[in-house]
Amino acid sequence: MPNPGQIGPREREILTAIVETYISSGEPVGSRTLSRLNKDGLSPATIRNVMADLVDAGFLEQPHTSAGRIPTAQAYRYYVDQISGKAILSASDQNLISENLAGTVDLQQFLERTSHVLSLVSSGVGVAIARTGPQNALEHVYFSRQAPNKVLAVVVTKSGVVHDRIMRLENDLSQTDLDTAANYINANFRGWTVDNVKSELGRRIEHERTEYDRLMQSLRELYKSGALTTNAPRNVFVEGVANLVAKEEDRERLRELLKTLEEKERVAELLSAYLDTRQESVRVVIGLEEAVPEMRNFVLIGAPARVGDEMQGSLAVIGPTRMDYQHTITAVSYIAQLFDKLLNENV
Amino acid sequence: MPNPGQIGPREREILTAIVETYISSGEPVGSRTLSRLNKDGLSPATIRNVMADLVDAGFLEQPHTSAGRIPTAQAYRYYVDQISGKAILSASDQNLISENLAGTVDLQQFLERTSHVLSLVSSGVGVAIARTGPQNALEHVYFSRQAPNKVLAVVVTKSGVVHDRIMRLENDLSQTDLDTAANYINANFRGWTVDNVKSELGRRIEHERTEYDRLMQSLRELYKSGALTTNAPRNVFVEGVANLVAKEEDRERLRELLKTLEEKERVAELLSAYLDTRQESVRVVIGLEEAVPEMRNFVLIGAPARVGDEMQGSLAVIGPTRMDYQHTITAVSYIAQLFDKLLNENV
DNA sequence: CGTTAGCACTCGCCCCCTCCAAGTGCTATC
DNA sequence: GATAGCACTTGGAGGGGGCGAGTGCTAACG
Repeated sequence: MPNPGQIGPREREILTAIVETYISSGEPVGSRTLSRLNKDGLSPATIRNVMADLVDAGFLEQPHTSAGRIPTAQAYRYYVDQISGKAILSASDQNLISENLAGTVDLQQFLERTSHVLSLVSSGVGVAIARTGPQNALEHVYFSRQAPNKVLAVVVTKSGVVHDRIMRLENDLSQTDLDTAANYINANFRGWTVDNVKSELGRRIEHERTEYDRLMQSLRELYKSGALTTNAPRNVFVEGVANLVAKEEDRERLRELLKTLEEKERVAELLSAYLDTRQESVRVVIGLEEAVPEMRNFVLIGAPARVGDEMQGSLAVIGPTRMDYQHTITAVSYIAQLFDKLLNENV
Repeated sequence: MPNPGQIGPREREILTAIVETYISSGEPVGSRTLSRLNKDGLSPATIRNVMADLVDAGFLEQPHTSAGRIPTAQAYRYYVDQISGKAILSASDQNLISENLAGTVDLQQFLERTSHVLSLVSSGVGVAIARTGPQNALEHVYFSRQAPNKVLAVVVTKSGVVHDRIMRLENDLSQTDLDTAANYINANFRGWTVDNVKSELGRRIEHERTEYDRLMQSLRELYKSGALTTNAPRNVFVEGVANLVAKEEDRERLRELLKTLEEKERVAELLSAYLDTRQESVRVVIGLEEAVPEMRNFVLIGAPARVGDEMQGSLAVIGPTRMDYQHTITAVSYIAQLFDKLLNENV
């Protein structure tokens, strides 16, 4: 076994055939099967020799002595690198996608439909995320007095996302006071990131010691109640978990997996751990079990969506290692472009 | 077999014991097991006689001749009617619930956490729904010009729910025009239901033929673009599907079930089909397979939340027939009260 | 007359065994 | 280097046999 990474053209061809056969059949691939399938008419014996080499090189493994071979993570990695960038979107996928995304009116709806479509075109779950944190630029705030001591705060960001929040104040404020405060914030801070607005506002409140200034008092009251604390983003959409039932044999692991996928924050972390803006477009992560043990035998195919240089969203398919990579990669790539476009339109 | 619905106290006791044993063990209950368990010390033979009667009356059935008996839907129905209203919430549940719901700031968050808690206290999935349709009373609208021909509309209803929507106009409007329009709507229609506002606005636009009236023109523009079309409610929360993996043996049916639960509209329909405001509080629906075939062996335990006489929300547990009814019913009932309170506070 | 003990009978399940198909590694041959 | 042949390995399918749990029926008992 010389250089384990280097393999010749014949080895490559056979490896590719093994991976593809295993993906479609799900059963260990034997030399006879492969010989029958391969048009070059190599005999089983020859193939066996090659297979033995590939086992040595770490691309294949045997469940047990007398069974066929199955691809290792390394083989999938190699396979994906081979095929990447080769496919074009099929017409039926194209239709499916445009049908599902037609008439999308807001970001959340886009995310929901996107995750749904992703689960449809792949055999895994679709994930779509938008970052709507306090790094977004402020467009407008608005306060409405609902009842004594109770105020509804609406924060609109440049990207068109709306955060609403009902707050309880320690001291009541009139609607006029609220309007004055909102006007002040809008006039002074439009275009700042929400985070910056918060800290600067905190600083000003601290500095201005004029206790009897009505405006400052209102602002202090609102600040204390967390008027600008944009609420936890509900912008993680996960769809298609039903697909996993057929893909994960082990009952207990299936349960764990579903549980994990229900924890939206964990899913969001997973994506942001593996996707970043420097990558060209779609990234295929094989060996997910390092981050999430119950995701053994699953891969992530994802792409970021950016505004300028910042990642403002991401989408992905989490599916079985045995999946149609070409198909899925192409679809993810295409939808990622749509996502990019949508986000950049809204700025 | 005289009156199949009527059974004596001994039969009742034995039936209850069978149901409870089956719920906890999951295996057909035999006469010997029951005799050992029953403190009254009835012999297996006696119990067998009673069991035979219960089979005739439709409460029990045998998987096969030499197996024990399992309860029918009728038996569960009877059992639930027997125990209803008997339990009080355990301290640990009480803690679990208040911990999870503490610090809830808005309706969506409440729904999300509620569905989560419901899935935790039961062995099924938790569902929480709020109706945020156009029947809600208008509190305030606000329009913000984002770009030429592009306007963000925010509609706040009395119940504290915010609808946001990005619209494209045919003809551009200035922010001043938008403010004037918003002021007009707020001044004239606060407190109306969104539906009524829409139709009345349509009427006024139609009537006022003063083409050169700037305000009317703005309103017409906004109306055409659907400014008051509150977007599809994203207020159906379903959590805890991982619980089902252990409860549904049949692989294919599990897949169907998960798929159904992902279709939020279907879940919403299911709840509204079985829950209505006239019922006292919690309702237990046995025999769900009539509405949803893949829900064979599942029950729904749900309750409506109302504002005045109208149902504005609902919550439920969808779990296996073999569940701790008393426990779950109590929890659902308790959380439903909290939900009711929350909704009525916000009016 | 309701309750109980005894008994023969029925089944599903588990375990074990065998057989078989698929595949392998090795060696000799082309 | 490629191929054919061959002995060997191994998991899985298929086929009883034994076992335990449970039943229905009948006869006896308080």
